[in-house]
Amino acid sequence: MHSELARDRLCVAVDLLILTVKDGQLNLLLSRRGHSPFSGYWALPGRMMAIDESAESTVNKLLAEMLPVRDPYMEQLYTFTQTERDPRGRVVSVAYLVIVPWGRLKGVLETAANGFQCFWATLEGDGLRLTGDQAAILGSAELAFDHAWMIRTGLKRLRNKIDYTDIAFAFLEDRGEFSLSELETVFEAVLDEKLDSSNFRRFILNRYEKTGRLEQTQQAEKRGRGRPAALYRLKDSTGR
Amino acid sequence: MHSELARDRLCVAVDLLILTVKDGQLNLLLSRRGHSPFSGYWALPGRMMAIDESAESTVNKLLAEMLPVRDPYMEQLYTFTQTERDPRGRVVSVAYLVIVPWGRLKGVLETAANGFQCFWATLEGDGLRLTGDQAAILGSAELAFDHAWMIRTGLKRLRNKIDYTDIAFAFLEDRGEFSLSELETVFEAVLDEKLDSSNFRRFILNRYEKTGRLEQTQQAEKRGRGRPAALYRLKDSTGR
DNA sequence: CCAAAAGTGTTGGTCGTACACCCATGC
DNA sequence: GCATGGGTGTACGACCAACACTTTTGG
Repeated sequence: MHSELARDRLCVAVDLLILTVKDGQLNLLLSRRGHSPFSGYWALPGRMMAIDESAESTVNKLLAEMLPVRDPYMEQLYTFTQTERDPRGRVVSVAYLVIVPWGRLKGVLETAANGFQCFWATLEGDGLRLTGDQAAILGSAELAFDHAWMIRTGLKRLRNKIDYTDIAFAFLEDRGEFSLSELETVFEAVLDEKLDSSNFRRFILNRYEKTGRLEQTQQAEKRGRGRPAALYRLKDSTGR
Repeated sequence: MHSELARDRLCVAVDLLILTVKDGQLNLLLSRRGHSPFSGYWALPGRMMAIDESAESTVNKLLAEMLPVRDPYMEQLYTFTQTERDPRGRVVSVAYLVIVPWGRLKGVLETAANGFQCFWATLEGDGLRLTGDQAAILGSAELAFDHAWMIRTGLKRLRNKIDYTDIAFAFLEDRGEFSLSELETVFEAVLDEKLDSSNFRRFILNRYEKTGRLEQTQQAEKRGRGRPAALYRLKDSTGR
């Protein structure tokens, strides 16, 4: 992409934490770097910001090149400004959190879209697990730049915000129907702990149904085994 | 300061929301701009980031020029990247929240330290009130750049964080003793609402005393009229 | 000068809500 | 086996009341 950076100039980049929940686990999109610096390391997808762009438009441009999703949830995470964070020169990076529903991505996951060699890594404790022919467990040492720090920062933010914002709904099919169990799965994947279904149900219904933002669409659609779940839909879901 | 900006270059600046609690009210430090653009408007103190500085060191440099405080609490707030935010050229601004204890600043408030014409503005609802010979009430229209937006963003963040972090203690004299009423005053100033003293006391004592982070130093020091208050001290106060 | 009033700090109670943990029932 | 609902106990905030200790006021 950008082969050389002028050393006397300051650049601004955006880096993306693209997250989804897949098979009950939180996944993060990583790309393998094919050139210096950090060749062979894993990195968050990123891109330099052009002088006539805002960070948001840069993020949108990058997303459009990578993923077949329209308008995913995104929020600015943090800006990283350590002087030595990029050996090529002075690069300030604005990190963004992006959440995409897994349902929209099936099949597209391991394709190297437009030259990006991207793979989903499963978050496991402090590390990241890659499966398939790239199978490996990645620690901070395998990640380029300060991206391990970005990931930690993003996870903290996500785990913190999930229980006082609508951010969890961004993992579900937009505008689609969902059961409370599916929503619970998202919470459990993000928080990395099992929740009490009974309390979870009360929590959600108290929080949303009384304000009219959550409406039940149909009774009992059967998916898989067990008692069919009631389906709900959220109105005005923006993730807040 | 910086007379001209090259139009083909991207610059990064830091802007500061310096907050304190004074006489039971939340106050913000503003400077009056004496040159174009936005001459005569009010603005947050700010400074361009040099190529060999991190944002944090830029903030520290600016603070050192303005205020006689050592190591105040600070946290990165948000990065503003709209392309048209500065008519001089392309400037991305990283805003920081800075909290200083009023006790350390008495007398220094209205001095134009090192050429900065700075004044404390009291936050009142959506606006800012200046007193003294600069007396005025400032709305968004009197603020330069996108600083009104920055202030709204900072207030939201502060009000949100005050009840799940230690940020309130940053308004008190560091390492000093304080009464629970003084702490309650900080909460009330930040949240802009009266709290129930009984519940507030229980909230604080439960939260801190049981973990051993809050210790009572002396019984009953008399300050003003009314029953003398017990004094406390927080160990490891960092604001988290 | 002394007693009452007013102001501030401190402690306690009740009530309703919300969650943790556990158990029961429906499909 | 999974979805749903109900109970009990605990923690906390809203709201209220009382008491402790001080300064101020007024006779």
